[in-house]
Amino acid sequence: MASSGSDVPVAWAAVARNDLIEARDGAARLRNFLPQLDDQRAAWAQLEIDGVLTKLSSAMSALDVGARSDGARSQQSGSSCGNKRKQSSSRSRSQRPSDKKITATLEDGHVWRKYGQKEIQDSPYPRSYYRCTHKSDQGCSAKRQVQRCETDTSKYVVTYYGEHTCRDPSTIPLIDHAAGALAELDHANNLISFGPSSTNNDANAAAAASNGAGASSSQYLQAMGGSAAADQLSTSWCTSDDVFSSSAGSFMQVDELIGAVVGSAGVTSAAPDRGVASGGRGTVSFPPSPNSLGFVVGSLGSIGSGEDDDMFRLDP
DNA sequence: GAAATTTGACCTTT
DNA sequence: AAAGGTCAAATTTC
Repeated sequence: MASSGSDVPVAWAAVARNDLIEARDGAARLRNFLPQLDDQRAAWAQLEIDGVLTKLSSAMSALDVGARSDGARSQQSGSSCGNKRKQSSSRSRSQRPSDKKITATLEDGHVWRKYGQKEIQDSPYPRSYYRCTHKSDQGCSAKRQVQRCETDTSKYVVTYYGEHTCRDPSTIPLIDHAAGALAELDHANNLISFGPSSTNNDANAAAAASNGAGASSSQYLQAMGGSAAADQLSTSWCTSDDVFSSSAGSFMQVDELIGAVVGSAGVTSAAPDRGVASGGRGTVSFPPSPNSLGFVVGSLGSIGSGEDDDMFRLDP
């Protein structure tokens, strides 16, 4: 298992960074409409836009810091040997999520097994708990929580915990390629600033030119041949409601900001069918089982491509 | 029969 | 004590 941790979370951070940049550009475009407003509204809108830009810049900085110190992730020892309920150390309330995203599809290239569902306070939708299906045979400790997005019910909030230590032969090559290539993209994006007239797409284009891929991260992934992965990533991050700040191990809520600026910009919400759960007692299962939709091979699923537990070390 | 989901109960954390 | 996370028996589907 010991691979040298290919940093998919870092890659996702790069994608998130692109989205932030797009959000910033959107805010800048909105500013052009200010003259069409009366003075009072224009002043208010100006303040709002300035606030949005400030927050986006802050989020961008946090992402940059996090991307450089990607060791600041938490991961409990997690041997878990999973016997009795007495085991307490693996309770995930003390765990830090390794990633979180808003997505229209629950498919992420991994096969998950649902082990629980809970009604959550302050949320109209239950939360479903999944663990990697390879937990039993390979001891994979990856987990995820899925909850329907309150603001956009066609999407899901998926929070990942731990990382995959399982090795699915069909996914490994793509994971490594994607992680490596996106790491380069990440470097390229470090050139981007939040200045008033940046041409971030130029930076992306330059990066893309040197790599022979398109300007956006999703296009980049598609060029790498991972069409499913690209589709998922673009879908997942277009709305970027949350941005992971790895340095603090917490999430920065940007949804109000980006949402206000970008709105529901061009997201294809191919919401999964509320299909009948394949098992159980016929009662309604909130998120349809991803397995019932078929296993997507070769997407970016692995969070950090296995066995690199150091990625999730708790920040002291 | 194997595998997966549902769901109530149990356990830990806050 | 409340809320959240996990377990495991029951149930269903393939």
